[in-house]
Amino acid sequence: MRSSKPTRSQKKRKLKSAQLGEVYAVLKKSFGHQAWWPGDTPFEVMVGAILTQNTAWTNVEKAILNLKKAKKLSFGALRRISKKELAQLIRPAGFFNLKADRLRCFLDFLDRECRGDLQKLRLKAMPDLREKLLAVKGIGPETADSMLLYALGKRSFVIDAYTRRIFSRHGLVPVTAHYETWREVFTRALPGDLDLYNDYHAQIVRTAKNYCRKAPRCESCPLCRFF
DNA sequence: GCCCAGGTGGGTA
DNA sequence: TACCCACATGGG
Repeated sequence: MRSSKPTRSQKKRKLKSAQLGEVYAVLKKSFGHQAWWPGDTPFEVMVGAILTQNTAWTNVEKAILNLKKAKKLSFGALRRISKKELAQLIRPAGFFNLKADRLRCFLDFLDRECRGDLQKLRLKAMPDLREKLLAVKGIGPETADSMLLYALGKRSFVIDAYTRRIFSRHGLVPVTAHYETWREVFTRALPGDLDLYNDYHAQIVRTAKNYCRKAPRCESCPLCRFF
């Protein structure tokens, strides 16, 4: 059967925030524990978080590979190259001029906060650290939360386009609601630990890529039971 | 050729 | 505050 939008009857039931734990259990059972963000080091994760803004991950991989081949995927190396050279290396990730500027603002931030030592950055307390990241030009809430969760080990739930798509279709929160509204819904409902936040977002990505696509495949989706 | 992809900041009403 | 738009490449 061709992929289709949720049917009228499927739209009837609205997911409640109290069910978010149950949703996670279903996804984990379907996909297994993901424990995830593609990246070998915290620095690579943070760079990837900027490069993936509104961009397919496959394109980000090409940019990361370019940086690795050129031996520029470190704080010190990136500090030393020009904006032009950086932009060319990350070209496959799209918006390369914009992202080169954003990466350089991020490097300035690292220099100011911890001299590029992510172990030191990790020691800084929340929510102060989140506020500092959000003050960096080019780092919005999703990028900040991805960095906090996947690179710095902070319990900060990530809301992305996938999260909004899946859970707005299930009637949890309107898709147009503000980022912080979405984040509060998940944070209040999930008093879980770091690993839960990490894996939950990974499960969301898996679900959206496989089932809750632009044209949804509800028939085979593990979450169809919640409609 | 067209659509889409793990956002963000600046401009305008 | 709430939209609208620019920013760009690569895969399906």
